[in-house]
Amino acid sequence: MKKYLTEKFIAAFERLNLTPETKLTFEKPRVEAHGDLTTNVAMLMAKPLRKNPRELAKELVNALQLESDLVSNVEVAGPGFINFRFTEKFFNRQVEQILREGDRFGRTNIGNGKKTQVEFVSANPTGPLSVGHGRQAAIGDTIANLLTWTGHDVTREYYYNNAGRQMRMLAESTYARYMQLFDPTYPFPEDGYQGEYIREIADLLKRDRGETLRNLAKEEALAICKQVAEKTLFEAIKAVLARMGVHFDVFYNEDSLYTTGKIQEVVDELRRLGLVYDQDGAVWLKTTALGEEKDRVIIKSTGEPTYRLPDIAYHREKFRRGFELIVDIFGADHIATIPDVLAGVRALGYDPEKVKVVIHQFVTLMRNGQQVKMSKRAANFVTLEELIDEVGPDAVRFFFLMRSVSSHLEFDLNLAKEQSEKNPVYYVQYAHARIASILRFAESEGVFWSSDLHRLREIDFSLLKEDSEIALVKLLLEFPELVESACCGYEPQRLTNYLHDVATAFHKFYHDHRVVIPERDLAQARLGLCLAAKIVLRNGCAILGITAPERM
RNA sequence: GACCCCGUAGCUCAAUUGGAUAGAGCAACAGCCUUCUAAGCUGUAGGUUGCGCGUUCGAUUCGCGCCGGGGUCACCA
Repeated sequence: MKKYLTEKFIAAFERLNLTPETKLTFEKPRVEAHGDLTTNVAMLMAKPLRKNPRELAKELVNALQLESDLVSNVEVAGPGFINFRFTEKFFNRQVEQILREGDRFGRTNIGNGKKTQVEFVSANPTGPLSVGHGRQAAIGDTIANLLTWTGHDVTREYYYNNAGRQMRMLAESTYARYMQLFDPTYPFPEDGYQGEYIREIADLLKRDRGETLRNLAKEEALAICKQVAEKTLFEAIKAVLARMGVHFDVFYNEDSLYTTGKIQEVVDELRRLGLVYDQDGAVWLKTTALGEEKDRVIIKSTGEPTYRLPDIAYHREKFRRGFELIVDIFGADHIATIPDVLAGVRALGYDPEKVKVVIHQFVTLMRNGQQVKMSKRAANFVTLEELIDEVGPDAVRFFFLMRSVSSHLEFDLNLAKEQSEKNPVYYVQYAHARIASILRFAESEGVFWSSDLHRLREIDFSLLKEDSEIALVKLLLEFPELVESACCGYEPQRLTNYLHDVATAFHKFYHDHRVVIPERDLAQARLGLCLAAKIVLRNGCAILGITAPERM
């Protein structure tokens, strides 16, 4: 549609001897009465040419030479918009294209095979995933899907740290709980992990190893505690993610950056660049020389690095591994760490523009209109697993994706569980199931063939003329472009909104017109439209990572 | 104090990335099932887009300044 008009405009510019420096864009007007597509190019060109925008628009329209069987109306409107309305034929002949492309409809190749990494979740194995991690998992996985659909070569990566203070505390906590099984007065570390899951791991240790840990030296026992706790927690994390349909290609261990000398390399190189100095027993990065407010410590006086150093080394490895686009999904609490890492990357000679950081805001759970209070310290927070148990994986993913990532998300547990049209997940899925039901019925009546693409050309889609038919067709045709823009802006909520619109358009069509009717030709055209809608809903759900049920 | 996100219908949020008359869903009210799934559809009502300047043909969108909510500013991650 846009391509067609673009070609016509370029020809028109030549005829008028114009060489426009402004961009030629078309968009769908908000108001239906303004046509199917509109362009503001006359308004943009008018100023440098010192012409009246409406006059210029009229000249352009006269030079366009459009086919009248494809474009039914062209008009100059408002301050100089040029509005186009296409014929039913123009739209209808593209329905067949949707059916032919099927599972591939909506895929584009703007990514051109670009090697892309999406890093998300990246929680250390010190406890169960929270609902916040769940939002991140849904966002990251869906962005990865969107990138795949737009032709990027995507790697999903989970970065974790199984060394350091947090893991030491995990081991201490587990050890203490284990010892308490034999001696209830055994002291628990002051800022240990309070959660019930630590006791469960301790129980596991006792079951598998009996009292053997008590007889070991503490350091030795701690090593076992750490190993068992880490393994148990990681398995739990992966299992929960799997329930959400999230699978990673790479689990990248921070510790490997030390063992392979990558950390030392970064320090040496930054030092050679004169960006590192020693003070108060610590090693500092001269972030002020890189445009930051203050210098930052990268190695503490204890000899332990701060998170910045491995993060910089890790991002350097991302570049070295050949990624041309690096997408980091972080929670809002990590926002302050980003400038340091990007500054480090730039100092090491890599282009920080290739790193796209998606920051998402927090989640609050609402139950019966009340906020569910959560405290990680008291360990009375709702875990992601509990949330999935309560509302199901589809609702979890859809709800996490409904809002723009930069907005706080209010998760209404009552609504998510409700099996009615109020619940947007069911609303969208129901449209899909309803279509499936119609197709089954049609097949049982012998009206349709569900899997014979060769017979497509027998369908006369020009029979689709009713308002709600055409409205649905137009909306379906927007799908590929919508996938692109949702991808480019890293805005999954555009897709959930769009699918809701598609469902609405379908339900309205269903309500207005019966599909399986005696007029065989029209019945087949409508069934073709149903199938096209089903394809868009199914493909959209696939990107969102939710199921598209055949019956409900 | 500095920086980041948010502020849109009573509530939760959209808004084609600067477009024409700001839209959905809840909640409220009034209707629609001998029919392919009523988990659906239709209608009514609801607004000075937090406030004020500015940029321009045009601002919910961009810039500046206020006000309000959340977050971050470690030799924690």
